[in-house]
Amino acid sequence: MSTDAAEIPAFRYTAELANQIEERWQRYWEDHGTYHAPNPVGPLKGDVPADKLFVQDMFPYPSGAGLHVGHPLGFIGTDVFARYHRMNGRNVLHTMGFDAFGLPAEQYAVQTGQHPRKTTEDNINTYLRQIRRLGLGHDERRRISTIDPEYYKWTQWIFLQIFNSWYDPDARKARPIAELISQFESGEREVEGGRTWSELSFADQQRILGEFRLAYMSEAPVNWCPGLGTVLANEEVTADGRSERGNFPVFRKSLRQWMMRITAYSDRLIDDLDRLDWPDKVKAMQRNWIGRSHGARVRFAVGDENIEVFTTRPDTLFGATYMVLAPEHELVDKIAAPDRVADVAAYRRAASLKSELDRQENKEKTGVFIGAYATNPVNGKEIPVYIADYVLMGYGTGAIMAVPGQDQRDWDFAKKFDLPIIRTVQPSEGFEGEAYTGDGPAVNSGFLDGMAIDDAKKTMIGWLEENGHGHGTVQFKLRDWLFSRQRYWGEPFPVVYDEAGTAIALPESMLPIELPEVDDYSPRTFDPEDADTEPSPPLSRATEWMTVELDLGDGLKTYRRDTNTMPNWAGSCWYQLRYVDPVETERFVNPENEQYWLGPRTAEHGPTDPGGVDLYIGGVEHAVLHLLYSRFWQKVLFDLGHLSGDEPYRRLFNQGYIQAYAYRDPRGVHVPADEVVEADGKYLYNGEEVTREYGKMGKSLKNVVTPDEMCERYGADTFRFYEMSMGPMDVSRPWATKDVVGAQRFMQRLWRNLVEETDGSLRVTDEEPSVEALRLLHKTIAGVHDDYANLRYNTAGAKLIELNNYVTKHYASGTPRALAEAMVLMLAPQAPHVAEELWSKLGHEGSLAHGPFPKADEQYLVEDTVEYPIQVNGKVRSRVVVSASAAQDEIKAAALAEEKIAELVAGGEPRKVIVVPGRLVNIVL
RNA sequence: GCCCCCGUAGCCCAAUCGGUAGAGGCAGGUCCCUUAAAAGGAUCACAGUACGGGUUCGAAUCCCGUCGGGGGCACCA
Repeated sequence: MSTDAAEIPAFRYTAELANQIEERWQRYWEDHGTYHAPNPVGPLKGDVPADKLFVQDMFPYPSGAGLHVGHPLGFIGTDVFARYHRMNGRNVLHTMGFDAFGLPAEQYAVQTGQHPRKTTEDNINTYLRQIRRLGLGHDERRRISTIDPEYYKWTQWIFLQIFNSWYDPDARKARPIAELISQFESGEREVEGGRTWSELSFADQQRILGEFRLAYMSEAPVNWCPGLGTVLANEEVTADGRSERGNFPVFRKSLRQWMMRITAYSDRLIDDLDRLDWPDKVKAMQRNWIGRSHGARVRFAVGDENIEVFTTRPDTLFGATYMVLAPEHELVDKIAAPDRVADVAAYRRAASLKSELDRQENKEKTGVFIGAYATNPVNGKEIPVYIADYVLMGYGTGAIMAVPGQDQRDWDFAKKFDLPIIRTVQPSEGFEGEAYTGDGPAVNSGFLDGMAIDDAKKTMIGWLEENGHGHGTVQFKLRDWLFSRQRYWGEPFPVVYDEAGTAIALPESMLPIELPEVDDYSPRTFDPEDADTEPSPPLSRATEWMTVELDLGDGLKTYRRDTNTMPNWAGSCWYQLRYVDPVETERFVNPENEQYWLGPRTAEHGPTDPGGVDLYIGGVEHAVLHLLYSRFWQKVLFDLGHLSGDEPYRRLFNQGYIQAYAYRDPRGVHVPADEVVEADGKYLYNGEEVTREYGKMGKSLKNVVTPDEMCERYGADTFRFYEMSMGPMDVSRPWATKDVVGAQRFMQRLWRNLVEETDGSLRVTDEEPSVEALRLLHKTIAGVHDDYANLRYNTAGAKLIELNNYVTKHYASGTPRALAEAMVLMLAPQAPHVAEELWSKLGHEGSLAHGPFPKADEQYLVEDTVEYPIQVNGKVRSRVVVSASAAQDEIKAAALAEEKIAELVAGGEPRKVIVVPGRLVNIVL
């Protein structure tokens, strides 16, 4: 094989040349602030067009492994979109920051003793180097990092806003806590126990306010994960009761922790989904997670006590033949019969030892009768009361009325314990199942008999309310958000505790509360299976930091700091707001800038537009974590008057994943994927057959391909073009390095059509393109416009290849300037460096980043003649060319007159002739 | 178990309203260029849309069923 470099023309678009061009233009963009987007006011003030666009990526966590080719898919996708709109004259905000608090840096710190800040900042620098090489058009002035004290100062500030507010259910919004205090002071709102507000001790006042605050401390059963040494939010625990991170067992443990009252927003979080341009899938997941059900609360008397239940089927009340309480239900001790106490205690103990996993896996019904009877309010019947672990304390009231006739779980339990079953809905004809959950007329139900379920529900709720046995209500699955973590690498809470243990918010002037230096970053972790352990956060060992003398208005006193930190969702809850005003020091965001970039625009988006980022791209894995928390914070800040819109993300788009093949040898060990060869449908590594599997890219799978490798071998533009050409943005697809050459060939052909490879001179002529060429050009422009605007980059790329192939074929001696310039401009969003280079070679000063993007000329989009396929009974039999302006009758006549068709029709009269203008003619015989 | 999405050439993917199944790329065949190879150019072939029914003048597209793949939820009353 010859390696004689002289054989490669000096100006061929090789990876080497591409890299030179890319390096040069990246420097040019930086030097010229090409992607700086001006703000209306403040430090980044500039001339702002009214037409703006805010495009955002889900910002990355800078892991030590760096990027693989899968990561930039979304980053390039947003960049193409941003570039397309920037070239069309819009003021485009596109940047990228880092979600940099989190577990891996802390774990790495524990292993190596290196400060997590150092690890994280090193990783950020690696990421920055990698994304710079991709030529992403970011406004680098707007980069933020959640670990920067100037950033988390405002995270803490927002925490204080939430802490200092309460939810007014009448106004359906958050209000400052001061307004609640004045209600208590004035007597407008009654203080518990009938006392006056001023009589109460400070601690009592705070305890009462804590029941209203949107951020509050609570002693409650939380998800304790000994293996991680921290507690977790419900959203971070998998369905089988394990930690999403690390896959350790999670136990319920009662601890005093910070909570966020996200449940106050349940209705709005569901209802406002209707106003968002989001994938239905994500909306469905959020609805499901919030879990709103309509039903009734019903009280059943047990002696002097009442058991209150929640049911979605009040219509089945006549069929309630027993009741079940959750084992932990507080009424159990009060109403259990003395001779049942021992059995009850034994069952409760057994239930508490069951892990979540046991409960999931073993759905065999268990329970124990507690020796009490309740009165069914609708018919006065005495029904037995059980405890059973299929009833959960955490949902509804922790108690149910059991209706075995219409609920399979109750049916199973009733069969096992030999309890009566009464059907109250007539099953449909031929029904052979057990519990019947379908619709049908009510039976055995007194005044409800004959009614359909919906009517029966309404009637029963009316009856309950009239007779004081209950009321209609709405129930949610969503729980309040557990907001404390026993970790070092997170935002400290901006509060201190006095001697009585009352939490006191620190004044804004003391922010940020910075993380102290500690010797040991690790939380104490435990045997993952040991539920009887207590969290011990790293900050509790920073004894000097923990105790602090402050004057908070009533003299110098000693306070204790909070040794927990915020979960790493905190920083990502509001970063879109900081992108808008990254260096503003007086406020977290200037309202004028917020209004401009994120405010509702009803003229453009319709009367219910909530505002928010114009396009937010990221993976679907954050559907109920980040995206729910972020919406919640936005709504609180909106209610408090800090923001103009009540949703953070107007449009959401989930990109697919780039996946990869991995190979294992017969021992099951992964072998390097790039050294595996395919032969006769088998996969061989060093001559040995290996098995192929499809999935993620990862170091341990030995199948990682990095963007750096691709930039070196092909250049960033080729890599970008290839990634965008692999398929639609939202589809997952396998990575195939061997296919990248296709993108490279296209780039080389386009380059060669414009540049003489031997001497670098321009191969562009002033020749006027043919009408045929102009038709194709303008068709391409129109199509590419449409494709870019709708994130169909793969088809945009295909259209450019098609146009370039046409040029190659018809203008071998030189490309007409009109074609060359349009091609370069249309290529620019996907391959910006080479487009800039060609644009300047074509004699243009400066950058094409701000346009012009070509416009399609209507006159070339209309054809003079149309070729109609002629179908006979739905099968194409012939074609005919007709003037584009021909009327339907003329088209029909032309079709029937066509030789082959006339033969087929053979003088007979067709039953029907369908003419679809511009499409085809179908003749039905 | 329940809900949602997806099945188009060997592979990745196109196909506005139901209207000629093919835009583009990879891999493959033939030819040109070349001492040869690479690169390049020209050109060709390949599926009838997972399967079975239905609606329609006409179905990849709409409806029903089956199979296969992916995802979400899961004792939530």
